[in-house]
Amino acid sequence: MKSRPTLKDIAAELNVSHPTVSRALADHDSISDEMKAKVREAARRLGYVANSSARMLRRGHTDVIGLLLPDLTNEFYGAVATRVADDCSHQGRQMVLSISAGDPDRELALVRALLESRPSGLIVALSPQARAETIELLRGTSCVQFLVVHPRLGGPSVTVEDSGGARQAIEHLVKLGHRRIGFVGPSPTLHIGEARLRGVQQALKQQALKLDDRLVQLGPSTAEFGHASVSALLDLPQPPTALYLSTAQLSHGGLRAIAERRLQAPRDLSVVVAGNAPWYEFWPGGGLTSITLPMAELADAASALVMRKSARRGAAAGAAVQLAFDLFVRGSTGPAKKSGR
Amino acid sequence: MKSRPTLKDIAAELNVSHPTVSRALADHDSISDEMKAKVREAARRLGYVANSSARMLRRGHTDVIGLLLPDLTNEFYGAVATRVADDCSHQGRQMVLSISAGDPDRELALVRALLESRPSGLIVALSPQARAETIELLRGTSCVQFLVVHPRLGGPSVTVEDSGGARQAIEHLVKLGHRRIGFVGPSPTLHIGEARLRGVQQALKQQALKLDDRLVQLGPSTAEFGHASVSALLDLPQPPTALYLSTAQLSHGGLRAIAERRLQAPRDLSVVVAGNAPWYEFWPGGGLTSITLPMAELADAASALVMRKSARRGAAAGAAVQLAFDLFVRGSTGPAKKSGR
DNA sequence: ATGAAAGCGCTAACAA
DNA sequence: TTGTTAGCGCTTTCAT
Repeated sequence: MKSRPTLKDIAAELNVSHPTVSRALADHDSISDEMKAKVREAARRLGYVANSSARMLRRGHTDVIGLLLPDLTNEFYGAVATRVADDCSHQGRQMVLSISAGDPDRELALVRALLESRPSGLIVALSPQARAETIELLRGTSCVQFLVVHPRLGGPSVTVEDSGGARQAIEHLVKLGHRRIGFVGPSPTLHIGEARLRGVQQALKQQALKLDDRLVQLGPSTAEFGHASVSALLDLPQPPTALYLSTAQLSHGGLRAIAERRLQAPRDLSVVVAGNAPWYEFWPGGGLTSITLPMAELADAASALVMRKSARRGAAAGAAVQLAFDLFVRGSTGPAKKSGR
Repeated sequence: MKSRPTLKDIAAELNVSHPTVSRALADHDSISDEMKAKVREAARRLGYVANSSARMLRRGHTDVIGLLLPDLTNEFYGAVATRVADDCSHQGRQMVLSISAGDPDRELALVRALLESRPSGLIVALSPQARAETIELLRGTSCVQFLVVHPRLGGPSVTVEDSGGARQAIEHLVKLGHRRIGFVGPSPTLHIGEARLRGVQQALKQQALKLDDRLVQLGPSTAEFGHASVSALLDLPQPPTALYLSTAQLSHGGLRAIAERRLQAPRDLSVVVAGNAPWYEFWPGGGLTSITLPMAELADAASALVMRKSARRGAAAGAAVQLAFDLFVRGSTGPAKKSGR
């Protein structure tokens, strides 16, 4: 099995020099139409495909966009990757995707590997515990930080206003008359957890309510913890009349706990979940009310920044795009019953 | 902003030749430990990152695995991409991911772009209407066909036994006593549609039942068509007592139609859906019974083939792995009521 | 144990 | 309009 033909092979075939072939394929003005036609025909006939490594080496830069995400099974990151892939495709660029699985060491290895391909731009959703060396490597590259911003790494970023989602959820529930509202969120040692807890507190304070510690469950953002904490809340002597589950994983676990008890929203309790999968819309009972990241907008913002950044160096170097959460009111939230449940 | 240092920069720093630096970093036997230590220190200090293009050009091959999928928002492909990314990560390889969105022209452009990076292996889920030129380009590469096999392209493949899933679904429902079973599937002009319809027919024949044309809806595999066709089936004078929705998209649309009518499975009708998202497990009523692709196994099989193939050329060139669908029995299917519904 | 030199495939500057 | 030459950064002989 012989490897792909090179420019020289085409050149030999046509008895011309290889730079002529290169220019013909690049559609240079200085090449006659007749020659261009001959070259293109020969290229197709021989199955010529350019070698991007050689091109990169000569040009000094690539058309590669690197994307580093913690996960892909999650509908949010899937949508982001799809969107970035679309944008790359339209711009004729390549997307190199790496999945860190939230492991800082793997993340470091992947960043290193990504940089070996000398990408023209990078979109990275770093883990909160990113290694110092990772940050060091990223410094001086065209890198857009996505969702989480590392304090020691500058440059453009695309984030969400973290406390805003929680505020919207609580305000929605209070407006429906709920007073005993359960909150399940990620550990407040994480930035995201701290912000969401703060959002809940702010919203309650504004409504002249105070946070009941017994209705708050904080822990790892896993389906298991969501299941355990919602179970605990529902088994209280005075269970909450409404729940806000503040991450997608926690929401999934929580929904399972609710289903196990054969409870139905909003008949038995109101539920606000996080995320926005297609099935949220047709969950029995009129869909799930949800607080969600504006996925498409976030992905487009990151794409736009990385492509602009990689085009004109230094332009908009400090751009920090911050978007707000969306609240989709659906069937799983309803007016509070007078007597609790 | 200056670009990354090269081997020569490190060499100059240490007053040695650049091949010495190259060998030191590659941990060659012929380099003294003392020199290796000095080189590694300087490399870290200067922030050296190898240039994979230059390496590729010299070596003649890369460690890139190309992956071409139609979609990522779908939980199935998300899981596949995650799995392949894991495998690449473990083998120290790079994954280049392209999303064709089912568009044959975009697919052709993406395959060409992928080949420009001279991947050591390719995993491609081609669209059924793949362009002849796409196939031509792929010929002679280390390419594993995934899920759909193009007749004019040889080489290894990983597929599922398409009619088997339908057969399992129908057998399960018949065993529960159902006789009027609705079937919603992709158009039989597609291979996948033809196979599933055939699976349904075989299973019914085996049970000495025959297919009632009025209970069959065939069309595009979209949520919209799923919604429309399940609506039509439920509005029949004699609606089916059970449904088999044979793709994930059709399932989602169908579930919406069921929810709109405030029907509940399995009380009002039994439902077998396709796919296997996490939420299938805690869908109210005990989860959704589903027919699903063995995602992890499929992805691992493809990874294994592509890595083996790209390691030893020609080995297992014709390997054709075929796996079976899984049936997960959950709460959405139950015994048929005597009088229909 | 290290250095010198060549060359992978391509493009851009300069010649003709 | 086309050909000649050089060099991107790296690895791999071959020489020392």
